[in-house]
Amino acid sequence: MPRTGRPREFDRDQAVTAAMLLFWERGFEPASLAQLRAVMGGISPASFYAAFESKEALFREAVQQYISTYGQVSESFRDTSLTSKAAIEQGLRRSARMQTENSHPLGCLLVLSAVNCSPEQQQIRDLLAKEREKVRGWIKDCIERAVANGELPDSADVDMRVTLFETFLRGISIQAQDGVPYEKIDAAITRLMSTWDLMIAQEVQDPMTKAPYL
Amino acid sequence: MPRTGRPREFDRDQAVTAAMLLFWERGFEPASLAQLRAVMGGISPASFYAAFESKEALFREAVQQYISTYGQVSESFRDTSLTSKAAIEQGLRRSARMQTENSHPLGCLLVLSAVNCSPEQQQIRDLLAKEREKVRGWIKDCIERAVANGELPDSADVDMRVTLFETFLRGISIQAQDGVPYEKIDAAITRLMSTWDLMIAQEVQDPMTKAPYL
DNA sequence: GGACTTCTGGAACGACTATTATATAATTAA
DNA sequence: TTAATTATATAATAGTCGTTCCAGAAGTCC
Repeated sequence: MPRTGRPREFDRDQAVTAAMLLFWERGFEPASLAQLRAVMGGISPASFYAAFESKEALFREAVQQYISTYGQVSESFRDTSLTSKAAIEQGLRRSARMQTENSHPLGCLLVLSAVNCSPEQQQIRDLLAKEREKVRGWIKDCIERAVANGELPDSADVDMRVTLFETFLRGISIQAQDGVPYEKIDAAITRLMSTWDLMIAQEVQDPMTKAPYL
Repeated sequence: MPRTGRPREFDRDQAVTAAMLLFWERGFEPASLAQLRAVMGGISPASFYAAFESKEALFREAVQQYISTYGQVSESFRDTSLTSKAAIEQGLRRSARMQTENSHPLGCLLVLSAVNCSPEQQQIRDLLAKEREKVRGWIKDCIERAVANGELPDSADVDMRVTLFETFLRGISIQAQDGVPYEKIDAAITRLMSTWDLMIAQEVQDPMTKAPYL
């Protein structure tokens, strides 16, 4: 907060929120500076660069804004007051519901906003990949906790389970963007969670049952 | 094929293939015409527009090229010589293997190449959404066939099963792009397929077991 | 040998991209 | 009141975007 000088004429936080929604809807590169400035209150280029270092810096702020609001649904994955199974289930359901709400862009900003990116903006991709990796870590911690406290047997294949739930979670973003309603995804989650208690013997797969690739 | 006039100096099919790979790697918009022309054999703008109507028309050709080659893995979903379960399983495994191969860009072109798209190119998005919808239709047909021939009971929730497998399938694209290796996804598929034979009673979920959203 | 057709390289198009320069307005501190 | 500081509007920067124009080259047809 500057103590001296001409005061800013627009609400900085509000501007970041507006920018976050545009980044969410269009992605990093297709959200042009002119469009961003427009939704941020029609501010001038000079005002923009006085308040934000660059488009990339604004994006980083927007990502943090997303994480601290809509992205909070992922916190369920590390809610240790729940059983591991309940934490995973709640994380999936809350993610699905948030991503299919029509009060904001569909899908997850962390998954969708830099899929199509020039190699020059690899840093943007890395930034989001890092955040997705965090979520994967929480899911992994959650399942490891289940093994540690006996909720799952020692023989449980942790990595396989993490990949199973994470892959489905990522798929929700694509499905949400394609207009699949919450109810459908919710029902699929119920089915997916039924794998949790399957006999451990089934985790040791029979190679003969696997279909070959081409 | 023109019978008269100066002959084309580059291989059109080869050019489409090169363009397809660039679209696959970068997406529709980030793949610039200059870069496309470069990988297409260093052809000039005039040569490009003489052979192709526009960037969009080239993309449509590239999509068809993808479908008729790499995209053939999805044909497993409508292979009626297999049981429905085997068809779904093989479709998932082949998709996962193809999308994680390092001899070409990662993930599925139909899922990833127009995620970040300006509203002006909605037609591009629609084109790909239509192709994804086709795959969903094949999965649905496959499961309906299972019900029709007694492989699954009449009470099986077809829509739920379709969404379950489709959401996982979409997630594979994101996971592949994030560098998750085939083996991990393959193991998760084995687990996912184990839901196939679950007791039908479990499909009628108890609302009390569902976690609320926030 | 024209006439006709198609493809070629190269220059140019207007519209956009993110960013910066310049000058002025509005505030606080001394 | 003056200096220092920060935000503002406006204009301009260099670069890229997809696309088009133009003159010439390289073929086929008569």
